[in-house]
Amino acid sequence: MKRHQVTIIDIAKAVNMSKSTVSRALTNHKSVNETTKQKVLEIAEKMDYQRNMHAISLITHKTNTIGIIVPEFLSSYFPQIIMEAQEVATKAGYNMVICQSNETYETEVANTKVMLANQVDGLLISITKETKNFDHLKIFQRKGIPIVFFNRVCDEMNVPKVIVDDYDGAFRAVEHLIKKGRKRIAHIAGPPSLLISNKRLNGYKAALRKYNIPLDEDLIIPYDLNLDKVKIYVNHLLNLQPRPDAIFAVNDPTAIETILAVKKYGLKVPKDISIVGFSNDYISGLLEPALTTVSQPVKEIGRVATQLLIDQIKRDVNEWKSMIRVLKTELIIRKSS
Amino acid sequence: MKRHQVTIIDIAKAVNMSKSTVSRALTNHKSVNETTKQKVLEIAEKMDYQRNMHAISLITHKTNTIGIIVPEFLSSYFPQIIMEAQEVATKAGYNMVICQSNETYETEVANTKVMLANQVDGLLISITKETKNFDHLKIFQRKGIPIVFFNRVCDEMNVPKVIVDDYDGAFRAVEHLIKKGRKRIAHIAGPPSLLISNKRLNGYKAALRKYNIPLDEDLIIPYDLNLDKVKIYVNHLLNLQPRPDAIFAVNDPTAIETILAVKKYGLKVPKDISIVGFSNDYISGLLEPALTTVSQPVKEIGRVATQLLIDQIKRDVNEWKSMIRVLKTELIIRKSS
DNA sequence: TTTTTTATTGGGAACATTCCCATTTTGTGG
DNA sequence: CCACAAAATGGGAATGTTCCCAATAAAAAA
Repeated sequence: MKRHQVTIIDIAKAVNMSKSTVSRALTNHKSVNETTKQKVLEIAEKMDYQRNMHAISLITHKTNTIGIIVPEFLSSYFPQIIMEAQEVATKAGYNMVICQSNETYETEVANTKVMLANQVDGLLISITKETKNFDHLKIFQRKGIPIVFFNRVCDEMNVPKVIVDDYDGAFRAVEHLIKKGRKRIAHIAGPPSLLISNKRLNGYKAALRKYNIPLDEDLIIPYDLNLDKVKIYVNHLLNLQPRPDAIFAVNDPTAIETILAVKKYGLKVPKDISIVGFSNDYISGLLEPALTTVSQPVKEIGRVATQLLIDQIKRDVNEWKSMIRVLKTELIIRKSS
Repeated sequence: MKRHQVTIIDIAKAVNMSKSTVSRALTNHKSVNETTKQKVLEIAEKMDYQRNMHAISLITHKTNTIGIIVPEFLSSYFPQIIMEAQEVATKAGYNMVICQSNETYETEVANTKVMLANQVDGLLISITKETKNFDHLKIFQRKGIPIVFFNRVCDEMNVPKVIVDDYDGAFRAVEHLIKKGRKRIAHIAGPPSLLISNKRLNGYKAALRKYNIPLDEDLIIPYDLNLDKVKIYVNHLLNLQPRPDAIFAVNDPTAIETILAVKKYGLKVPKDISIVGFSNDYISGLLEPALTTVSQPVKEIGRVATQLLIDQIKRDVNEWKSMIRVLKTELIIRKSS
């Protein structure tokens, strides 16, 4: 079976011109006659011509592709960011390769290999909870491929980062609980390896301090974001004497599991215990009781991160900028508090 | 700035051999000495060598990449399928390019262009609710690039398809409602352009027929899956005399919106009205009341579809098989019915 | 008309790799 | 020790495009 792809040479023959001219017409180069350009375009269309990106990339060293690596797909958080990123990228003429690291370091490393092999022009990444070594990402810098971090960033790399004010968000969430009269507020925290965990934890502590509520380390439970374990921690918290009257969870999936565990334990939300989450996942407003949470501007995160990346791609390596964009969060008060 | 990528020629110089030998070592071709192979591999590693997929693809006409196009990311349905597909693909040595058509025909066409430009070896697709013309997909067949449909399939194309037994699932869902004593069962249906809508509708009708419940066309409302409209339809249904005592929704997001609308209307689920969905989204079990729904084997769909696609890729064009794999659904009975 | 300038077009190298064919090296049996 | 096979290596075309430089055609200036 003949698998000969339609090439610019075929078109050249058809319009009786050189491949150079055809190439120019197709890329609408300035120094090509308008009529010949039209003719070429028309024939190309008719012949069902598809430009071969591999040949182009081989020469230009550009792929017009940007990669994005996220830890997971299940909560609505990353998909929403991806959707927005894709929109911005497409408008700017970039394709997008999406990978999912499954929250494991090894998969993330494998993903970066895929990105390198695909010669992406730039990389958007939110790291896994396990990632402590960043050599696999530093390779990109060495190769002149820009990186932009979002949400879960790497402290030791000097590249653009887009985050939300986790400290402030957590502070206001906890402050809200305090103002509702809660006195013993527990915190189910994220793994210490993630900056967002620490910042949210610090926001929690700061709010307690401001309102002169003594910090009780027993009420802080850091965990590895494995949702199966939430129930155990919640039961543990509920068995404490005196019992906590509120739980601030590091993110919405955790908060949702918390609500379920509290219900199963036989207590009422929010009467016996208030619960607050973080991120405002799609699901959170639909729950019963609807979850009070700190909303992140997901669309803006996706948009800003992608825009920053494209800026970097267009810049020369020695003009790369490093900056941290901190976006505002918003406290969404619902029934659970 | 020097941007010279490390090539096999650089390696060849370093180990004092020809590029042919290096190429063979790198692809572990049989006729290369074991010691030279080790040496080449070692040096390649040391020089931070990355094979240039574009050059390879240019020659081999293979990219080891498969594309997947889905209508949306927001419900957990497609992400879960993608996760599984990615796992199978990765194990078989394929990368994956993910695109999202946003439920619009135009975006879907644009997506297929991206896939063609990227020269994917094969395509997995679930079409949008708008797609009625399939020329953009037939191009793939003409070019010898295999396609596999899943979930939302195209009737007029003769390629492998992976679906669930929508008819049977709907039948059993409605049968369940009838056995619970419901007599006036409404159906919020999907757009007639989608086969799944029709099959679920037919399952609904068949169940009514079997139990001698007269079909009332007023109780069937097809809609375009735009969730914002659900509330209007639900209110309309609830105002009917006599009021329906159950609603079977075409999918889970619709069912969830339905529950919210019913609550807002002031009725109790399931006391006043039972509600059943379709697909068993991640969120559905967490709702209050938890949603009764028809569970789809999402992992199996992803796995089977990807496997079928890889089989096709490995086959010669004239040996392409066309088949329909129909997977079983499972009725998950929860509180909402 | 001739020269100069400008607008178009053509030719061929370059990109990084594979793959076929040719050549060299090594091994084996007579 | 030679002939021959087998194993290992090298050389160069081919892949589909861009881009530089040269060549041609057309237009403007002399």
